[in-house]
Formats: sequence, structure tokens, C-alpha cells
Amino acid sequence: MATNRKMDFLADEIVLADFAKAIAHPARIAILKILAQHKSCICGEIVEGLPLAQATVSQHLKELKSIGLIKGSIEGKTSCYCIDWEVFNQFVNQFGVFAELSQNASCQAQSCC
Amino acid sequence: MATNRKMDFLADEIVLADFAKAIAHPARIAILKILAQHKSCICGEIVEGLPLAQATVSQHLKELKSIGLIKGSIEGKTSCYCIDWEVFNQFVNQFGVFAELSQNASCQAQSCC
DNA sequence: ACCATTTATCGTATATTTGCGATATATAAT
DNA sequence: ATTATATATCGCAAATATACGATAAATGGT
Repeated sequence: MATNRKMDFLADEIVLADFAKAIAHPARIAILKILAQHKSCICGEIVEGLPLAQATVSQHLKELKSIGLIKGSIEGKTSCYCIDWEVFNQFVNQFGVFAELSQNASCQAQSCC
Repeated sequence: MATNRKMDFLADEIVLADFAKAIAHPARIAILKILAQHKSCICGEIVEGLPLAQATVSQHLKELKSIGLIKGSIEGKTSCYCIDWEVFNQFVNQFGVFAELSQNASCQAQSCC
């Protein structure tokens, strides 16, 4: 059981779900907020700002980076991260899909809800 | 290990993460798309439209309902679901938080990324 | 060269999510 | 009342995600 059915869905559904999954944790939301506030690269400050161990924060950063929401680069002894706003906005705009579908809907009946 | 640190975060971070989690699965994205297209209550048609067993779809519907993204009501022999657009839009608007933080940021340095 | 600092990765324990068959429940039709 | 249909819930197996100590790797300072 619990065989992975992910690939039985449409590509854009998977993409949007993966984006949602990337931000589906308060720590990752908090990281994005910190990065947005600083607008540039801080490093161990992210660890300081979160109630989690360094290893855990590093793991969350990796996840955000792997989906492209943040960029990272090594600056000497430290690592710098920042939000890739282009990618971020691209994802957020995806939510417009639902409103579009809603407007094009042929059946407008509102029978029960 | 893996003790739940969720409550160590801010309320709005938890709320946004929970919303993201609710849509962090292609099946639930697909369900929302179907509901948006029909704009009203369909029932077993959701099961028909997905590559998953009825029990599994019912579980996904329950998750979307529990967070308030969809509403459901029983219509005789069938169940009807539809998107709660008020709640949906409320959540989507939350993403504006990041852009706001970014604009208010005192440190605008873009040293590395 | 040695040490302190910073960050990434590994290994592992635990928690949560996902998927589905089986079954319960509720209604409609006969 | 019996049966068929539609949906929800239960119980469990498998898959993923989360958290963190330990440790590795890389750099800068002495």
C-alpha cells in the first residue's frame, strides 16, 4: 500500500503541489520571512532566528534551495542565501489558475454549498 | 528525536504552513481544479476524475474540508463539495506578506545572490 | 601547522502522510 | 424488507518528513 501515485497526475498539478510542500512547514515559512526582511544574504543568522538545531535548519534550507525558491552561495567561511523572487512570484501566480477555471466554468449552478 | 516543534513558531507562520500542507498533494490540487471548474457541487465525479481509490479520495476531501478550503453537504444519497472562495482567497493573499516584508527591509544589500 | 568557526552531510529515531481493502452508514429504489 | 448505490470511516502497511547528535569539510586567523 501507499504506493506513490504522484506521477498519475498532471505536470502542473505536481509542480504546484511541490511548491506547496516546500513551504508547508512553519520553519520554512519563517526562513522565507527572514530572507525577505533582509533582502540579501544572511547565513548563521537564520539558525539563530529559529528554534531548531543547526543541522535541521540546514536541511530546511536545502529543501527550499532544491525547489529553487532560494539561491545560496558560499562567501568565505559562511553561506549566503536569498529569495529568488522570480521563482517565488511564478509559483504564487499559479494560484490564479483556480480563479480562471472558476470564471470559465460552464456549469455555474450553486445547488448546495 | 523528531519531536514536534510546530508550536515554537508564530501563529501566522503555522496558519500559512497548514494551508500549504493542505494543498501540498497533486490529488488535492486536482480536486480543487475540478471544483473550480464546476463551481458547484459534484460528488462521486471527483472520485471518477482521480486515479485513486474512493477511500483515498474521501480522505483527501476530508483534509481540504477540515482546513476550510472546501465546504461539503449531504444531498440525499450523495455528498456535494465546493470551494469556499472566501477562505481560499484569504489564504492566497497571505503570500503578499513576503513582498511587504521585502519592501520594508532596511538592509537592501545584495552582496552575493 | 593548529585551532576556532561555520555550514553541510550522515545516520538514525520518531512522527506524519498516503493509499487502500474492508466495512459501516445512509439513502433511494423496488 | 431487501437490495443497490454513494460516501465515510477503520485499520493497517508502506512511504516520507522531521529533528538532531555526531562528524566531515572548508575557511580564516594565529
